[in-house]
Amino acid sequence: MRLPDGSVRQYPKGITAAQIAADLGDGAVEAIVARVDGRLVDLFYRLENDANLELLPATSAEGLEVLRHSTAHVMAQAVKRLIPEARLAIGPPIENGFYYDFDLPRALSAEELASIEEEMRRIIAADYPFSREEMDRDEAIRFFRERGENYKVEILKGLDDPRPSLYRQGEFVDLCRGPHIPSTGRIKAFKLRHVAGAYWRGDSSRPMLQRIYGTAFAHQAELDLFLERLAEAERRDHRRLGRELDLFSFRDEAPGFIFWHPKGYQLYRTLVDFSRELQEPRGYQEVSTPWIYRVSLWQTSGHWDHYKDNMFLADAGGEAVGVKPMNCPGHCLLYSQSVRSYRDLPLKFSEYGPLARYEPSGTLHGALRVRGMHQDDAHIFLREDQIEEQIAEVLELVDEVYRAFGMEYTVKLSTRPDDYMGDLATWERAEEALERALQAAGRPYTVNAGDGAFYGPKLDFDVTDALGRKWQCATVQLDFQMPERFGLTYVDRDGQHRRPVMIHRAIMGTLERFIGILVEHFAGAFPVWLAPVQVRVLPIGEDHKAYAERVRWELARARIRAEVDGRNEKIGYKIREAQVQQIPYMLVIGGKEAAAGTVAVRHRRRGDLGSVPLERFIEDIRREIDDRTLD
RNA sequence: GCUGGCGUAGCUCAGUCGGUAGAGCGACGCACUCGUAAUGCGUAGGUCACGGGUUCAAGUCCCGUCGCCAGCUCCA
Repeated sequence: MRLPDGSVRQYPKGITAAQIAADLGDGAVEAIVARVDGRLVDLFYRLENDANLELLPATSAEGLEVLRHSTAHVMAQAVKRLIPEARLAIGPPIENGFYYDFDLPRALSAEELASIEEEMRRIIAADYPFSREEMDRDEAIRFFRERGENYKVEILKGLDDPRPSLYRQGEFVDLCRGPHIPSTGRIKAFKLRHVAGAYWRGDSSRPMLQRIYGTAFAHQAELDLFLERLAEAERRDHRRLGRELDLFSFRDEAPGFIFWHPKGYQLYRTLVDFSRELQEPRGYQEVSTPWIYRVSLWQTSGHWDHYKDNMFLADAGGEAVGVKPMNCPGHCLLYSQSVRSYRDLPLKFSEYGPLARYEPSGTLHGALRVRGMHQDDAHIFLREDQIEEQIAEVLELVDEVYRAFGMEYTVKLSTRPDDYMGDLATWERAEEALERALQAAGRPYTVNAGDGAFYGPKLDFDVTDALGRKWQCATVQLDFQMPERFGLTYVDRDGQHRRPVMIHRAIMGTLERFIGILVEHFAGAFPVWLAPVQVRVLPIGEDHKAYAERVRWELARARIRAEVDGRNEKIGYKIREAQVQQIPYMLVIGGKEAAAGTVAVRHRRRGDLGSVPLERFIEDIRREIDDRTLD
């Protein structure tokens, strides 16, 4: 046997991986699964030939997946004990845990999870070994049909494998490819999380099953850490912080739309200003186009065929109209308003106006999934030979934006799908141009072959927030189709009319969603440049209000967002409120400050920083804002 | 859209077996004039999501609608 450290050991033929693990001792006894020549197998697997052998503990990525898969089986066993009529569907490991789908005679309540967990603990204490057996497919079908497991029968019928495997632990048996842990006692830390509906095979026309989600870890400490992270995510929930920080609200009267309160809208405007500040030097021209069009426009653009179900439609005096879900058709009309020369390209139209998408009711989620939205949207009309340079510029823009928020991101290149439109040579040139731009920018990226839109290849950007969660925000899509549909042309150097290419791009993406992400990313403690209120001036007593008001005036004149808390409250109370609202700077104003023309600075995290002259404070915070310092 | 759960004051939540609504925080008012995370006292605030039904009587039971939540499906 060749081990991962390169050493080679001799063992008799037919020895099991578990026996080798015992022989090796030390860390190897922790192993719960083995990898033989790259294939994962059970520890009781018999080694008949020379092989590369790896013994994997529950802390390894593969081991953890196996542990969770086995925990799913144990959960299914517990459910079968408590509800014998339960029919099993599937139970795979997933990111952060596992689930198992059941067809049950009644709805499961959240409280029942506790009794299922209790039964699981009994199964774990009994330490049943997992065993594997193989059957002919027909025999397996008979076996499961007798048990009334019709979902398993359906799975088997769709299986190519002539001898599928079954795994048993105790009285429980399940169709499964495996591998599994040696015995149920190896499960040290697990938790059932929630019940939800899920369609059999993800098909909304098939029966709805009940899915129980759970998770398992190698050790209790890791499970605790995971649960703590979930609790932290809940504390940061933008719906809760949005209300507590008075940023925005939702009303039943307009599901999927946001009411921006003054502070939330300040944040929104800061983002749009930031976007303009970056885009104007790069030649973007901001425009505003209609938000309602006759359906004929949507027929021209192709949205009618592909997107009608997601549009807000209305009858306007007997004529069908639709609210725009995207800006591209409007920008195409705008483009076609004039004769364009090759010298005009690239032509960049940006727009921050309203968009409406009729998202299904069940998919709405706070600010993260809305029906009424705004994007930092732009369309670049360009010649094919400009693709590389323009993509490079957009990549730079994306980088500058996300750096400002301290967010890491990864890039995915999605290439030509099977149902592509247009000619192959153009696609290939465009994909190469995208790759060259990515390589020139030194951006690592992954390729999602065949995942592009039917009208062109695209780049998707996944940003990672402070909790390690990934969000897709920016998107850059090349489009050969829309210019075609709108008959767009430019007059080339030789006087010929040629077809421009179009780039759809958004950097922050949907601003509503992006603000939701930012709220959670910063846990409401926005960096100074973003904070809706950057400074709160806190006069200690009635006598200091006049000076406090003057301080606010000087701050406002320096374009610093400040407010005075002139309420008749103790200073400790005012500080507490400002802290809770995550206001970056508090200026405590008393007799000393008023007399000396200074301010006593308190930072929300660094605490009391002592007194400085007002001009000095303004200078310092101004620099912090202009540099977009992250604290 | 589908399955399940939920909907009581601005927020968090009590409300028993069906007998006509409660707390804390917040808000507001008054007093206190205060130096770095909660001063005291008082007051107001509810069509119990909406519509219908059962009942002598409905926040409570039943049906429908809307919205929210967790998933699923969808996501140009």
